[in-house]
Amino acid sequence: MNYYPEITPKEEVETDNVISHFILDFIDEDMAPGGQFEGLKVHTRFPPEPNGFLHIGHAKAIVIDFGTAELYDGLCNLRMDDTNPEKEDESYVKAIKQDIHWLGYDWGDRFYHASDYFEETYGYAEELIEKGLAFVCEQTPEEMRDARGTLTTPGTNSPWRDRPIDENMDLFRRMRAGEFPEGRYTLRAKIDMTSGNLNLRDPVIYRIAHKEHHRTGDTWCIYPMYDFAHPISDALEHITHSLCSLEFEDHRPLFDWVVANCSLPSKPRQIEFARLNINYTVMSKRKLRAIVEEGLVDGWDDPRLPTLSGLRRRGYTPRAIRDFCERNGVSKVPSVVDVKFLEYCLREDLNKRAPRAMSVLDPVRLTITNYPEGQSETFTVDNHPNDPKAGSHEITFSRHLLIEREDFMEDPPPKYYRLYPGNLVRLRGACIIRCTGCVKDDDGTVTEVFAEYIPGTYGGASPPGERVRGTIHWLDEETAVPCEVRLYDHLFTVEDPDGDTRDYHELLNPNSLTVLKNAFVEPWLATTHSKIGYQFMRQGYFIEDNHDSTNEHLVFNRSVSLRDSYKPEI
RNA sequence: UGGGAUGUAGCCAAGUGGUAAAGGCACGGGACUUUGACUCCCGGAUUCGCAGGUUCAAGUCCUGCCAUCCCAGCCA
Repeated sequence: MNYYPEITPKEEVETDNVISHFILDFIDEDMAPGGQFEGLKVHTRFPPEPNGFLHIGHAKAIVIDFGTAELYDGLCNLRMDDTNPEKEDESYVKAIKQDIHWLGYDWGDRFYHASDYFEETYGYAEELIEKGLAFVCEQTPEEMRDARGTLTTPGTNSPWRDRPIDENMDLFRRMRAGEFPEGRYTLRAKIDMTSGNLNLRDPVIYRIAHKEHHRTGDTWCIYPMYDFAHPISDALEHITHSLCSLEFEDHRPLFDWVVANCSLPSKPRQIEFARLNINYTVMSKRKLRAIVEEGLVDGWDDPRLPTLSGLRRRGYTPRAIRDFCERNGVSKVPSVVDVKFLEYCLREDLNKRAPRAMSVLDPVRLTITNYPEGQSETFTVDNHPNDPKAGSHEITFSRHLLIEREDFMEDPPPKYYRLYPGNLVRLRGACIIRCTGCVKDDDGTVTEVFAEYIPGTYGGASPPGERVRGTIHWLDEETAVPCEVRLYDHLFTVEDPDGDTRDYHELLNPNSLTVLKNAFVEPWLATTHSKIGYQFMRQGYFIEDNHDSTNEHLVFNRSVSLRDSYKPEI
């Protein structure tokens, strides 16, 4: 399989759950007559750092950044925030672009890099020096830390703070020229060492790094810090609204300081929102990378991971993910969304669109004793119960069938509607049968179940007088296609792995993956390869694994189970 | 002991001083059903972190307190 994710057509992911929230209110103000952006087009940007794979937390940011632009008929740029050559790599860029396209968003020809602006950014640094607003500092990292003060005590000025402008300029140019080793000098903004906001205590805006950059190569040996490069990049792209997560709230005064003191072509407004968290998983790139690199999962796209590539492999649809993000709303409350809500959004989408099929995950033989050996017939079943347009396909029936082991009990609890001796059950799409018994091996394991079909009930004809409450799925032993099925559960056993003091290795769910090697599906699936997968009736939604499934060896991942209100009465 | 934010049902989340505190998820009950699915009904906050105050009227305004989150990278 391994299909390459294409741009999802927009109408494929159209959702209409937009509700008003504070960001929209701010934008409305700004665009209204008298507002600071009156007459302009709303212009946002999504600025990932290419140092890891995108996860569903990013999806929220993407939906907000691209979605807001769409809402106002504006534009959203894609920009790689690549100001730290030490951590970033081109290989992530491709994956990031793929994931955004998959979600159904497009940046047109506006794909940029912070590194595109290194020359301009450098120029703004010289401007600050010229204005006496930046200085070259010689403090070591340790000295700088000591002089920064603490959360409750003010910092003290660097001894180099009042270096003459000419000297600053000379040193800064020589930093660029590569005359100094890493760490020897930094360029710092001259703001306020006594500020309660640590970000304003003369922050470093340029550091020396003799590192090859993935795009600019060895052109530069000094690199701007995020706080300096970001507002400049935004302004150069004429971004109106720079939407970011809450932890940058403290940085807004610095963002505004840069915008106010550099001769930039526009003045973007930064607005912060709470990032998305989901229980039973982790969302930090650092932790995800550790899990991947330690081989605890099968790569960045392991279906148990909250990465977009993992969710895609798991069978999540772009629509479900966008819907999830939109329905969660936008606020400033740090929140943890129940993973059940994510699952609900997937079922909501797949229920409408996924073709239905039958699969037996844990088979046991069912023999219809009054059906002749060697005989066989074909039934036509609808691909979707509520959507005739979805078409139909054929299944075969014969004396020996396969059913789910849990659909037979010799001695069932009350209100068990499935097979047990004497009980009537409907075989989905075929006929009604009466269970007549079973045989077991020496361990007491059921090895074969027996039943008789009730003549005249083929094709779903009305039951004969008795109420048939149970319907089970089944396969024809003759035509069933063997396959592998992978079932997934939470990656972690605790709701909040980040908040747990134990090492995360202890919190990993040992049963997060269950591989079923003895499962079967209808022959129809061997040729259909539905891109959004299938509903295996009474079980859940499954999709072919985009790494491992082949025509010779089908592999299905369970995207999400069906809701199940069956509660055994003990 | 600093600065910045946030507190409305188990989880998200509307609410921008005016009769009865949206909606969704989860959960429970019921109807329907050739998926114990879907769909459809019904159910929950005398109360909005707490305490005072202003007002004819406060979740919405004021004061104080409490709790939680973020910030001391030459990361983003």
